[in-house]
Amino acid sequence: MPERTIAVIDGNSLLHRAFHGLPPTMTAPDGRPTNAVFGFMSMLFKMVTDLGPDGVVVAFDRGKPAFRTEALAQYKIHRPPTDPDLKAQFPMIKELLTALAIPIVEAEGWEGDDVLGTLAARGSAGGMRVLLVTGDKDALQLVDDNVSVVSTKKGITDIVVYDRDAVIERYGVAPEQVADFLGLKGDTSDNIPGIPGVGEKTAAKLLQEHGTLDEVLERAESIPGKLGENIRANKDAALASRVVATIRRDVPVEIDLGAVAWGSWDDAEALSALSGLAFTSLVTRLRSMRVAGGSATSEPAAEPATSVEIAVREGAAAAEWVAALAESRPQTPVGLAVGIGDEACLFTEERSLAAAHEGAAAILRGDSADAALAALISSCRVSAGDLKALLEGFCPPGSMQAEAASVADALDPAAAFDCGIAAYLLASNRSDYSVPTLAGEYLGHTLEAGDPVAEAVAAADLAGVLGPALEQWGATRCFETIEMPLVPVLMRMEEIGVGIDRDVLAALSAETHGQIAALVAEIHELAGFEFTIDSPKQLGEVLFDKLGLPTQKKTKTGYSTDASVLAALAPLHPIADKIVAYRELSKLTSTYIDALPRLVGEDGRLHTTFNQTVAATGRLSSSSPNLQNIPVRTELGRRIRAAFVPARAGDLMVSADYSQIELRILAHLSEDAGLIEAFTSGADFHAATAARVFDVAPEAVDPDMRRKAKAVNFGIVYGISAHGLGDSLGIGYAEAQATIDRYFAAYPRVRAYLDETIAEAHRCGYAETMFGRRRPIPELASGNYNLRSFGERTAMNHPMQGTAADLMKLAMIEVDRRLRAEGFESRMLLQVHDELVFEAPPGELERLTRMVREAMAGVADLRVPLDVGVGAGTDWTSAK
DNA sequence: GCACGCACGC
DNA sequence: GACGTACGTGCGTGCG
Repeated sequence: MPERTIAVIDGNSLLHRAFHGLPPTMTAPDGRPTNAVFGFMSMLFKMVTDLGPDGVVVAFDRGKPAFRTEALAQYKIHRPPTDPDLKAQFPMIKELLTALAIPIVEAEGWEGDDVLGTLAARGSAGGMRVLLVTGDKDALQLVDDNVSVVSTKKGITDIVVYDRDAVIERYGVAPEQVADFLGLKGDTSDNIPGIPGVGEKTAAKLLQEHGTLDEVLERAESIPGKLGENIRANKDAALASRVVATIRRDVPVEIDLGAVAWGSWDDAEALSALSGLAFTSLVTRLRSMRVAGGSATSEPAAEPATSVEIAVREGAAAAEWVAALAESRPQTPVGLAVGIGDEACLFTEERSLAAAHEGAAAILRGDSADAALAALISSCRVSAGDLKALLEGFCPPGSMQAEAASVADALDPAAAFDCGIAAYLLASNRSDYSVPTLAGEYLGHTLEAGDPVAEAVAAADLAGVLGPALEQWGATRCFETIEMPLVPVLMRMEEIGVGIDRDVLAALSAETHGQIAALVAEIHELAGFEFTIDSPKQLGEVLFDKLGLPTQKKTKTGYSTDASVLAALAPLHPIADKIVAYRELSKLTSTYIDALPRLVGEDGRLHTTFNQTVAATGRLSSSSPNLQNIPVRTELGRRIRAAFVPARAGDLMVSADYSQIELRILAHLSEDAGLIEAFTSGADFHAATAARVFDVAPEAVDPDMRRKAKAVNFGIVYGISAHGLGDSLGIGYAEAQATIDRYFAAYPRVRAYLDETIAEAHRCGYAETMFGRRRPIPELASGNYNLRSFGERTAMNHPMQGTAADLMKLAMIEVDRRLRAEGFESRMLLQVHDELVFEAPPGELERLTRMVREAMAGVADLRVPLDVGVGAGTDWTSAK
């Protein structure tokens, strides 16, 4: 028989906090203010959800005991009268508590604290655990092995639990010293004087030194200075203050704590009381708790219409995750909603949690929740706003790796519905895929911010709306064969992480900080004075005002100092090159060399987050940290990459990348014979392009021709403009336009294809990939030339970049499948748009290389082959 | 806390 | 005549 836990709430304290913590705008249908009552109930529900007490009791003040005013006449005399709006809510909360069958304890002539102290002593003596819920710090003196104080932090929903250690950590004194502590420092809000000049820190220090107030007073002679003087002069005040601050534990109250049980209310009565005050979100929360509360002791019903399980787990950090999953009889679909956030709920299609809880089986806490979660998600339909984030919330990186993997393994993409991803496929150009926003747009609901119950309900509803919308939009295939199957693949990659050699970065850091210091000195010397080089504003003043260098281009706020400007200034003044060097060093140092080691987890590895709904083209993005922009271009960049190493000594880093995948897709889509030939001839692709564009024999292509051809190829992929090409090649607009014309003359079907793509996009308002991933392009309808041109470049670019993203995602799904099916020890770690990074035991290298090549190249059958380059080495640099 | 300029990747 | 090569993430400054 587990220990019983009883929560005893200081009703006055909690109602006061709620009243002052919430805006006074909330009212019942009849106009009475309800903010304090609502806040009180929210805190109560939160506390019950988080801490799961078996019973709850609420104590209210009934005056103040004579012994305190006798000891200290001024005790609490300056308290302003209670706000009438708050006063009116006392009867309301008492009615509500009665409707919830929560006992109310009051003792005439005693304060709430004393009732708390009495019940704590009684519960503790009866072998129970007692949670004292109050904002009053005096109550910390009641903490012992069986008694904890639960206090609200900032806001009204954050709660903090003080056990003995937490009291010591926070105040520097033990619970049994708290009364002495208050006697010394006093309490202005209660008008308790204490010793003048003694605050929290001094009081704690004195008690750490002397143990008790009595000892402090006895040894007052030996305490030097003003402090000792004050103590000697105020002994009586300190003793009186302690009397007042001491909580009594012998108040005559009549209640049998053993009989108090949470959840013993009458449903109809409780719901009508909450509904009567228009607390709709609390109604939903009450229902979900009813299930949880009722399930702890009840037996599962035989052959339930619906079985429900709840998994609860305390998060590693501040967040606490709760998920609920519901399952119907086989073949009967039910809406399944999973909430993310501080708490969550469960939910069935028929909206009837009363029915659901009949079959409730268990509350699972702690470690077993992971296994339960894995079991549940493998057999349930799951809908959520962001499934990957939700499931990872249960299994943060580094914790319980086996269970985390099993959660990803258990997730059946065919039975899962991620609302964010669905909405992303319907319109990838939006920035907000949160459930409240989607609910507003697709369901016409306004959700209360941060209400996980409502969000989970909405997630289930959204699945019902977004599913058919995907169908109508032609995006079901993309959703079912690409995006959802990718979710567990990304989960595994994020969980595994990538190894970092911190020694390599530490050595680099020492080196670059020295070089930066030297460059700073040189730059200041050249400028003639010190300034903040990192500030473009100050740098601009130095370059253009002080040194009189010619301005190049403007930004919104002043003159540009970017790399192209500095390149133009380089022949005119030596400071320009120094600044370029400084920028590279400080950028790489602050963003990578010094930042990455701080992000390494307890497992010594870096765990990124792959975002599936950010890039409008369908690409993934990576953040916290972004591992898709690790430097590679410069020597220093390559040395940073060299810090990315396998987890296990002796293993290899393996990099596999698609070569020219976007242009190969263009060759396929345009069916241009010349472009196809350029890829199938086996010659250097850019050189082959140069030969065609400049109409010379392949062997006559010089490096400058190849450079130009490469720039045009690059421009084609990104939606070319003559100005952009001119800039990148350092040639004029006319020459750039002429080069583009020659390119299109060499590949006539490419021009035709791109023209058709733009025309089609103008007709439909969107562009799409080979796999039906559509991107709306509202800019095409703009009257603004620039906006419209942007839209046209987007229309050209999307099918290439988006299809490349589709192919890479399909390849990742296949590679992941084969890694597991074929018993590889090798693991896929990162994706960088056209590159996959693995770590592998040397013995598997050959087999892995063959498999990855097959999977990546074989993902689609195009008119040109998909070329995959694979390399291996001891680190990421040497793997390429 | 936010906007901006700048710079890294593909 | 302008605009400026797609898509991202993150750092430091400066303002409020």
